[in-house]
Amino acid sequence: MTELDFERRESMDFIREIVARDIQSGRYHGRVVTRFPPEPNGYLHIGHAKSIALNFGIAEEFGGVCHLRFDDTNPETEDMEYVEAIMRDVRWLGYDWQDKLFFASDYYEQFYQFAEQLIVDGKAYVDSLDEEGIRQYRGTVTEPGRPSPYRDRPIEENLDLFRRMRAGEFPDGAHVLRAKGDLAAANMKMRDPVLYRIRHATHYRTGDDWCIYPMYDYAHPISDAIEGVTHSICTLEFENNRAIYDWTLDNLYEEPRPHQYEFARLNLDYTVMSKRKLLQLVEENYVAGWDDPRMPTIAGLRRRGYTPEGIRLFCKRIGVDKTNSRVQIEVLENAIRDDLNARAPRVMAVLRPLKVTLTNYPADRSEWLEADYWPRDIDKSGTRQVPLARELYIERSDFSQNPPEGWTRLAPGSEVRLRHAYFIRCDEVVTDPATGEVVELRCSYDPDSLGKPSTAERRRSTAIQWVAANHAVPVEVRLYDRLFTVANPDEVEEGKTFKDYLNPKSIDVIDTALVELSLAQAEVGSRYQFVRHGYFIVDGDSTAQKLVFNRIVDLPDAFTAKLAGVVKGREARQETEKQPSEVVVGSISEERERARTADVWLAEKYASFMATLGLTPEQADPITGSREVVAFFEAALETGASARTVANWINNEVLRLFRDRRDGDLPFSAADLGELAKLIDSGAVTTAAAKTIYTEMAAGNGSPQQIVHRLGLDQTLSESELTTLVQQVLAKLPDKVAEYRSGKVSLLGMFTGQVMRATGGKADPRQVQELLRRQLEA
RNA sequence: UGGGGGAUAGUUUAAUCGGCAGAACACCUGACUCUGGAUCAGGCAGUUGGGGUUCGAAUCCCUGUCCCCCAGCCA
Repeated sequence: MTELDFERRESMDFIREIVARDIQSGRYHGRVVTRFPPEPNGYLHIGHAKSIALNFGIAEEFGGVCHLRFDDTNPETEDMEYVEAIMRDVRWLGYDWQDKLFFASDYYEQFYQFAEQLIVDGKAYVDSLDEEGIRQYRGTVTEPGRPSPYRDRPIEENLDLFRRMRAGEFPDGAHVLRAKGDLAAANMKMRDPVLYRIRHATHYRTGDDWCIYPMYDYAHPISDAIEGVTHSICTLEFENNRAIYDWTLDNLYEEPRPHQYEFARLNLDYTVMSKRKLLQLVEENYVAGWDDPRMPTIAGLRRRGYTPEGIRLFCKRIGVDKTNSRVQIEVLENAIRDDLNARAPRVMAVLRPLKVTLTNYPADRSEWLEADYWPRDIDKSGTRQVPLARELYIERSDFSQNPPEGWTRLAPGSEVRLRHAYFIRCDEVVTDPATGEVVELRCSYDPDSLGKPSTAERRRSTAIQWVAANHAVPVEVRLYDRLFTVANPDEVEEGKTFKDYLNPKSIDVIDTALVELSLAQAEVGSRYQFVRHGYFIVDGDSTAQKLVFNRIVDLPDAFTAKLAGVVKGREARQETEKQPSEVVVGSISEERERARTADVWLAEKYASFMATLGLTPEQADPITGSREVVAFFEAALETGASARTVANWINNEVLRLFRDRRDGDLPFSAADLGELAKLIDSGAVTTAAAKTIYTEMAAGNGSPQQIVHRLGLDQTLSESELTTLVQQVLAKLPDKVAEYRSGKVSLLGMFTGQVMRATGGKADPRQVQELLRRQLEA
């Protein structure tokens, strides 16, 4: 069992809910097939990890499979190098596509045949407008497009032209194949989307076999359908494209066919996530390559020392939703720490050494001390020997000439514990006379303090790390920090680019660092915790002469953070003053206002409903937006129901039916609504029961009277029957009753709900609450 | 500006039919500690504004505001 298994998903995200529902309903006969469809034109980054975890995760959880498909429909940017890098990264993250490795380029012939079919069906045509022309004819978001002069070419001519496009008779850009969509569509994507373009380019897999290439919007849905994908999950910016997705498959496939769902892509603070920008950082040498440990690429994170398990844990913690969001970098770092905490052995390293001489330790002596690799709270064991001698090094920052309040490290005249070893006392501070810099500490050690806990007399000290001078291993340590100085580098000031916000201190190379002897033969890729510093990994740049360590992530340091007064993680936060909200009186719709201006009859109704029926403007407005609704309202009143009740029900419930109905009539008549209102007015049914009745009416299940009779809503419960129900409900929830009695009175609503449900809505909630209070306070 | 999507603690998210606003990260207190780490205990903090329906609204109705996406022969 891994750590991941312990973090149980207590609720499903909306996509998993859809998958679960489709399994339940048998839509795909229980099959679940997802896919991760990268284009091989760049390296994968942490944002892709979210998508990979989603797609492969769903497949695993629901007993399905996830395909790895390269969406390679653009010969000009794609390359085998990327294919290999992507496969390596997905595998490294711990996912397995089994034998389901696919390439859209393998479907080229099929795409082509389908395209001919669309032409023959009169659903696609060859357009000979140039790029600029197409743009012109497409219109804008507010103006409809116009048909291209080539839109009505005969089918035979389209077919001929399209075949000659394939045969290579035309130069790039001469013609395109377009879908016959809807030039007036509000969704710009549907204004005759391009399906094929001519590109005389060599494709990294198909070579020069083709000179026409399909567009994403056309190739993607067909690829999904060919592979039998059930749930095609992509990011939010493709929401508009779903219309083409559906258009394509509705024309070429039968249900059950794949369907597309969209979720919000990941944004992380202090980094960028667009392939274009990452490519720029690499090509313009702002970083050392795709796998620079500062990069948010999977390759970069791997080199940095992040673990697949840590990244997966992160993905689980951030969840999946449709809200655009920016995740704080701490969430990622914390997931990595949580993973590393249990798997990285603790060792000692001194990054900025300060020499210490133990004046009472014989110069010719040395000893080997046993040191645990793991702290008490980690359920692992193992030790190594560390050498101690007269001269050693400690961390410069573990000594202070003028210690601040609360200092538990070394200071003149005071003691500190050397981790795994003795207490030492600082007797003398040697400084460089020229600079005043501390160059050496002369200390005495307490030979009796080995393995003994600090006593009451001996003040509590930090156990600091150290290395013996004669056995210290010099290494290079690379400390990494955030790549950018601002949380959102995509948001730039006038005249600047994201590159103006690069953090000049994103890497700090320390070549004076010393590590303990046990690390002398450390292997590339092994991870350690340098006690009190952070987690580190041996980098591939290491040589036989010198090891190189990357800092994966540091350790929180509450003391230093507090001293510095830095409030970590929210230093940029401003106290945003809440604007006093404008008080808007009333809420009259402009649209209906216009309708009444245009139609005096409506305006008169509006006025008279207020004057003679006593409706408020807010009640009168929604029912006087169209003659149809007015007529419905007046017809309902003829039953003798009160205007107020009918108006409220129309406003809150019936208007939705008018809006949503597909065709023809409402499922009930105005007279039915009037009858319902009368039942409410007379107190014959409770409002709770009225809701039930209305729901039945809306479902077309008869008149109010019939429904009341059928459901027995006219029967009333005696007080003693109700009391019994109340007691039963309370008896089932003893914990909640106790909570209520100890002050959590908001539980009354929950109790009420329970009782109301038990009565099937027949009870009066006010009476229920009265009885509940009596019982609860008894 | 037309269309599409979105808004719940500082952040990411949960809340079944309208019925307990819950968690994680961050932050603050304390305990413990041979890591100022980890762990444990406690705390601060929220439904985008206004109005309505209801015994009861994050959820339903009306009306504002803000954010994102779409006018590539990229994906």
